[in-house]
Amino acid sequence: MHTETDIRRLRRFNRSVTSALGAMDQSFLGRGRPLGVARVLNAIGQGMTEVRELRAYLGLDSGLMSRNLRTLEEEGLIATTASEEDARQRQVQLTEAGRAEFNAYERLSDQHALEILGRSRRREELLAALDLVSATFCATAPHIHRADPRDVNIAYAMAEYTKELSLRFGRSFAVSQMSEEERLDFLPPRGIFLLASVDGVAMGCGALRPLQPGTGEVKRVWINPAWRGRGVSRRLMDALEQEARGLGYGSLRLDTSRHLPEAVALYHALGYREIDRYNDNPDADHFFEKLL
Amino acid sequence: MHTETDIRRLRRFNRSVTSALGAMDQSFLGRGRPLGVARVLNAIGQGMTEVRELRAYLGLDSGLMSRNLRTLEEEGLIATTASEEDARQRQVQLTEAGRAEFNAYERLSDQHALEILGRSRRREELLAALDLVSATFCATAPHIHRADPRDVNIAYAMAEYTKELSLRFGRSFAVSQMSEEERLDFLPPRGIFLLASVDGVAMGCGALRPLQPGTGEVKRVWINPAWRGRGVSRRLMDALEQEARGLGYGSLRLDTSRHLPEAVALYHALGYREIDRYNDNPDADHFFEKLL
DNA sequence: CTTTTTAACTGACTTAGGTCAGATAAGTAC
DNA sequence: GTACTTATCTGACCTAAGTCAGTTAAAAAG
Repeated sequence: MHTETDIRRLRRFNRSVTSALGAMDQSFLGRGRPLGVARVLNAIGQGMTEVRELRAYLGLDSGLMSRNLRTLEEEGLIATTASEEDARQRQVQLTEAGRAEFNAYERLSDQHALEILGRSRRREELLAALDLVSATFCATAPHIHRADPRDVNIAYAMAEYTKELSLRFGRSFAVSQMSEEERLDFLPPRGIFLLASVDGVAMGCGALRPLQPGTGEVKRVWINPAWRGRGVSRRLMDALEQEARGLGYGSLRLDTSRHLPEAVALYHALGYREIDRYNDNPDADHFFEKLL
Repeated sequence: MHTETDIRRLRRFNRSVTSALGAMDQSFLGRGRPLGVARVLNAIGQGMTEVRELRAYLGLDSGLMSRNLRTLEEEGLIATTASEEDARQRQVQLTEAGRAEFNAYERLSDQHALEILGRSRRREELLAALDLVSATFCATAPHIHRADPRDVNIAYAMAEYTKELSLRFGRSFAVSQMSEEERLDFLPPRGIFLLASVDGVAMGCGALRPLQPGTGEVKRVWINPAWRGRGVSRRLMDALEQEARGLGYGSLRLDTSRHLPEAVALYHALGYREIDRYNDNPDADHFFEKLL
C-alpha cells in the first residue's frame, strides 16, 4: 500500500479546500457582520427556532449565544418570544428584515458556489466527487420523506437515475416527462413517491404505484453512487413497504435487470422471491414479488 | 440542467468538509499553542526561510508576523539571523527543538488524516475524489523535477499507472520491481525519470531510457486522472525532450496502444510521427518517433 | 556624505470570540 | 408554600488576532 502517499493526498486536499472555502467564509464578511453573528442568523434562517437547539447546533456558550441574539434583535432582524409550554425557553423567528438579510447571505453563498462550479471543465465528475467526499464525512443518516412526483428534487433524482441506466445498459435512456395520470399513480391513495435526502439534496428515491387490485409495484429505486453501501436502499425499501401497507396493498411486485446486479441482490436479501415475467418491459429480465 | 441542485450539492460539501476539517485544525490546538503561531511554525518547517516569504504566504501584517516570530524564538523553537546579501532582511531556521515540535504537529495531522481514511470503506474511490477536488481548487501548476527511479513517489505513480493499464486493457498488469540495471537506464547519463508533483504528491511522471545510439525511448508517461486536461502531459513531454537533448539524444521513440487513445492523440499533437513497429511489445500497436 | 527608501520591529489600540460566576424567572418535587 | 432545578441573561474578564503609527537600522539614490 501507499499509505504515506494517501495521507499526503488527503492533507493536500485539506490545504486546497481550506483556502478555497476560506474565501467562501470571507464572503460572509461582505455584509459587515461578524462571522459568529452571521452564523446564528443563518441557523435561524434554516428553520431552527429554539435557543437551546441553536446552541447545540452552533456549539456556543449560553452567554455568547445570548449576546449574539441581542445583537440581531437590536438590528431588528429577529424577534424572540417565550415558549408556550415552558416560559423559560425562548423561541426565535426572523422578522421580515431578517428574512431579507438571510436571503442576501444565501445569494452570496450561491454565487460563490456557482463560481466554483464554473471553474471546472468536468462538472459532472466534480459533483460526483463532492458527493462522495460529503458522504464520507457526513455522520447523519439521510432523511426519508414523501414528495410530490413533480418536485424539482425528484426531477434531479430521475435525471441521475436515467443517466445511470444509460451507462449500465450501454444505450441511451430518455428522461420521460411525467403525465398527470402517471403523477396521480404516484400519489396517495394510489401510490407514493419517497425521497431520501441529506441537507436538502436528494440522494435516493423510490416509488410505489398500483399494479393490480391489492398489489403495488415498486418503481424508480435509485441511490446516489456516493451513498451506496450504507444501508440506505434497505431503509428506503422498508419505508416503501410500510407505505404500501398503509395504502392497503397485500403484496408488492417489481422488475429489474441483470445489468443492475446490486438491485437483484438487494431484492433477494430483502425477502423478495423471483417470479415469472408479469409485464412486457423489454429491459427487464428479473421479476420479484413479496407478500406484506 | 439542475444548477440549483448542483449548488446545493457543493454547499453541502462545504458544510460537511468544514466541520470535518475544522476538527483537523482543532488538533493544532492540542499542543497548547495558538493557531496563528502554529501556522508560522508549520510554514517554517515546510522550508520557508525568509520573513517576507512567510508573510506573503500566510498573509500576515508585518507587526503580527514579528510578534509570532518573537514568541517562537522565546520558546527556543526558531533562530533568526540577518540575511547575508541584505542585512535588513531576516532568515529564519528551526532549532533542534523546533524541528521536534514541527514533527509533532506533522504526526498529529497524519494521525488525523489516517483516521479519516480509515473511516471510508471505499478508499481508492475516495482518494480519487479528493484528488479531483484538489485539482479543481488548486491554482498552482504542478512542479516538474527529476527523481530517482526508486523514490517512493515513483513507486506510487507506477502503482497507479499499472492500475490504470489493467483497467484500460481489461487484464491485470503487475507492478514490476525495478532491477538495478533498469534503474541505471533511467538515470543520467543514460536516461532520466521525471515527476510532476503538487504539494509533494506525485500526480504525473514520465521517463527516458536509451534505445539505440543517439535515440532515446520515452517510457512510463502517466498523469493522475484528476489532473488531465490541464496541459500537464504536454509540459511533461516538453521537459522530457529538453532532458533528452541534454543527454545528447537526436531522436526519441515510443510505443503505445489503441487502448490509450488520449496518448495516441497527444503524441500526434506534439509532432511525433507514426513509424513501423520497432520492438516486440505485444501490448503496443502504435509506434512513434520525433527528431529533436 | 546626505536623503530617501525599505524590512523588520515595537507599542498602543481594537475587535471577535469565548469563559465564568452569579442573577433572574419559570418550572418541578416535596 | 418551600426548596431545588433549569433556561436564559448580564457583567466582568480574558485571549487571539489584527491594525496602525511610529522607530530602527540597513540599503539605495542623489
